[in-house]
Amino acid sequence: MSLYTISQASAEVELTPYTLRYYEKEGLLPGVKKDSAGRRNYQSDDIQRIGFIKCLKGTGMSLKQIKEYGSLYAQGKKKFEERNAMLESHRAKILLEIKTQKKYLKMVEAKIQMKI
Amino acid sequence: MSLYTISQASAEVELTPYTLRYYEKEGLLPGVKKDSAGRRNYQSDDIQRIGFIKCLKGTGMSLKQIKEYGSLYAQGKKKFEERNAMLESHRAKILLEIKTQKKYLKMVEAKIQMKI
DNA sequence: CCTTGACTTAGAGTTAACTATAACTGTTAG
DNA sequence: CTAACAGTTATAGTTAACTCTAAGTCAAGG
Repeated sequence: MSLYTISQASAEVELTPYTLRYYEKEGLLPGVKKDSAGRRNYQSDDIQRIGFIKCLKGTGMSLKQIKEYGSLYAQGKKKFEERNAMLESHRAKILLEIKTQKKYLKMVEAKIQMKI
Repeated sequence: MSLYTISQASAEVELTPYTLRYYEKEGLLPGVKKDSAGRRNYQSDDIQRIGFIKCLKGTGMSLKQIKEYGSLYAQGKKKFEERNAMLESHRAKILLEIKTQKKYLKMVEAKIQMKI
């Protein structure tokens, strides 16, 4: 399918319609097409974008920063450096986060082993 | 050192004094001793507890659940099973989260490699 | 003695990210 | 033709987790 109503898109990306509209209002998802009656028609491209938004958000990037990234992206290769720098630094953050999670995992496991 | 003022404890655990008082008010950190003037005196035991709170919180447990865990802990071996079940299920959640983070890491790296 | 500074409490304010409501509109099935 | 339905907007409300303010207390140094 290449066109999705808001409820279909919602099911596809596992975000509520409220959240999808909210993201759009906040400028995270510009350029979503609408039909003659003003209803959103998400295209597979939009679904991809939402997928990446979920990835960034799921790794702790704020909506504000995601919006910033999207705006750099929209400005094409002119902003390529800046945009990639953002991703690189986010990559480092994720690596650190995984490390921290592993440390915390060990702490929890130690507590489990402790017994009483 | 075995006794800490709130500002020393704050420095030690990297949480603001506001947050430390807030955690206590919310029941996450019961039994913090006070001196004759009513000022908190954190003991190394308290510092340990805060460390574990940070671990649970850092792995996505809500303060409400952390409080629940603490209350089970306070009830001793009577609640050992329940408490350990909680940690076990949290452990599973952390493992899943690490997996997700790794997936997202790959997505970000792919985007970086993409160039333009 | 008095000022300074670190603490106390109760309660108000903030922020991010939703989540819901109300009033309305266009589409579709009977 | 009309009722139900799925969408729309603008705006209000919610929640978690802080974060700050105001008013006050206590102890220690000059």
